[in-house]
Amino acid sequence: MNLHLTQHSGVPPYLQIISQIKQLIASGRLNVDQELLPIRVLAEKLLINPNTVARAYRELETAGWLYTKRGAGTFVAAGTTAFSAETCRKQIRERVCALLVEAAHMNISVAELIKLIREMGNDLGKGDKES
Amino acid sequence: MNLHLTQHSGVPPYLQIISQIKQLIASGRLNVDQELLPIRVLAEKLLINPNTVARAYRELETAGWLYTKRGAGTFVAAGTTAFSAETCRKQIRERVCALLVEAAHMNISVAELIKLIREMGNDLGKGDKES
DNA sequence: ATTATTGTATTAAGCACTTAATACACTTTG
DNA sequence: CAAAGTGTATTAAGTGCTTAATACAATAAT
Repeated sequence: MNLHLTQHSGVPPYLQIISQIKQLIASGRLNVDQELLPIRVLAEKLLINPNTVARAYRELETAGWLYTKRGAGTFVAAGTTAFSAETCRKQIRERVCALLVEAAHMNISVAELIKLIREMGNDLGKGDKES
Repeated sequence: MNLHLTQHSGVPPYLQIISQIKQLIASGRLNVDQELLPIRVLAEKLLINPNTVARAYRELETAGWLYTKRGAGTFVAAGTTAFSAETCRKQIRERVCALLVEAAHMNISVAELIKLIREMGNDLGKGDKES
């Protein structure tokens, strides 16, 4: 769990935590059922208020990335989303649409985009495991 | 220019305008050098304050989608971005990374993602022209 | 049981985002 | 040159987001 907050990016800390934990999970550097740092511990490491970490954990749980056992800790959930297949498709399609629009404006072809996705998609599964 | 604001989506009007105009341009339904509706006219159509439209136009200009001739109007810019190739790659890579993470969590494979991009990428160029 | 450790809930303060009101400046048109 | 039409700039109000302070509740460890 090596999280790192960027101070002057304009991105709220709780969102930075969320996206970084998502990446850790998706890349396999955090395993299913592995326990995360307790809210207060992570908060101390990051020099922020425990509530901020709590919010990140809570939203990750709502979206199906984590589950919590009160009094025991917070853990990585099995890889299933909390949303319906239909909702997922809709969300993904919206993201892809926006991506295509931006890529087109940057003179990045669909072919290049696909190449990039292939590369990065392969890398995702290759993260080093950590305790 | 058929823009449509969704009221209760939580997305600010100026952002809705921005993304819709980007799509219109990327899909070719708005042509290079074509004049957009004047700020006040679009504002009246959408029942919002002219400043809100002005903000959308301004940000689109900053990002290289539009150009303005003061006193004359606002127009679709040629298809080049306002950012360096390096900055573009970085932005695209970040978007792709986030997309891959979400897709993985939704049990959408890289192959499916690529298929989706191919389909939607083809559709993008096929928008009907409008006056 | 008791204590320590974990997450949860409530409230409020600060701050930034978003929109609106209004006045200004530049171009085009006649 | 005058008038109408265009984008621009400044300021302020409202609202929601974000974080923090603090107290609560459930579980684990002993």
